[in-house]
Amino acid sequence: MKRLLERIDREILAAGGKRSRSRAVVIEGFFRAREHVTIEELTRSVHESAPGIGAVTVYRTLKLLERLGYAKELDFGEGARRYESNLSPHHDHLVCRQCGTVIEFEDREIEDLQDLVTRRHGFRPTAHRLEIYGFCRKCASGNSPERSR
Amino acid sequence: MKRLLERIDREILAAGGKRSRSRAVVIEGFFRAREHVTIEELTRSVHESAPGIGAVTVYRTLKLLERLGYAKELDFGEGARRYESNLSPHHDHLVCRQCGTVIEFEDREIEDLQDLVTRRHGFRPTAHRLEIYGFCRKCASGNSPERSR
DNA sequence: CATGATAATGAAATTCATTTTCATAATAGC
DNA sequence: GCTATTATGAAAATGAATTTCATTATCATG
Repeated sequence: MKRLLERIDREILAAGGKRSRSRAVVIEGFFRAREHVTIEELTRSVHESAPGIGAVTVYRTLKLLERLGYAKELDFGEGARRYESNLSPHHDHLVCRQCGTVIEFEDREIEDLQDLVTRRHGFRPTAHRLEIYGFCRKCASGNSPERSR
Repeated sequence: MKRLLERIDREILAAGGKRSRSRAVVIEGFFRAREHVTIEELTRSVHESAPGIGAVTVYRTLKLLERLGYAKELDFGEGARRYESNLSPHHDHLVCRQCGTVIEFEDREIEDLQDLVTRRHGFRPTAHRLEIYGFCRKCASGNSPERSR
């Protein structure tokens, strides 16, 4: 974690940015937070240790992390964006409609087929988003429709 | 087209709704419009023949069509939603980052694999969204970076 | 270390798509 | 035609995200 934060710090400097306490807190908070966090959730969690930090700074910091390639914007159609760290390899998401649980999965075969389809249409692919919505085992069984998020 | 509009009309009545001139205009406009239309685009096009119709009615009518299963909401991350008619069979989208061209495709194999993955994680799938972003042939060749939308 | 240049901050204001509210108008069923 | 109910459109409200701006912090120097 420390190494990571230092590396990001160096990249920001190299890009003409400056160090800042608030931003450091947000960045560390982001990597400690649960995956698929909203700005609002992250702001609240950051406020526990540093109540002075404005939500705007959280917005800005996540945009910055995205530009640097450390974060990825997600949109599960909930109205507010979510962000996930971009340290682990590419994956897609399985979202439970009932309890909100998100499972990450990776399927080489699907990826390859996507690439094929894309090229077949003369496109040069740059990114894709695949989200599958449904009901997780617990919620599908109809008994305990929990709401975890 | 006429048959379709009548059918929708009957369904609305059956669901306790009433006929309305404005709504009929919006519905017909929607099915005549280009695929993947935004509310704003559709409102503008509807205004050409019926300037009195408010954007709110367009919003409401598309929500209604969605509930009845005749329209599908899309989100290509542009800020505003798009809607497409849900008459043709399921398909996914290939979106050009440069000119905005959208190509629809369908790949049985990808669908099947998605289903497999989903069930492997104990989920009961209900829907999915797959969008592939990239550059279309024209834009990828770097020469004519058009902006069609 | 003082200083000037520049970047970062946070609060408030703004934007923009969408939704809600509400008074009025239209429609269906009797 | 009457009456109950639904639909409409304008305006207001909402809510996430962005911009503005005056202030503060940080950096690179001399």
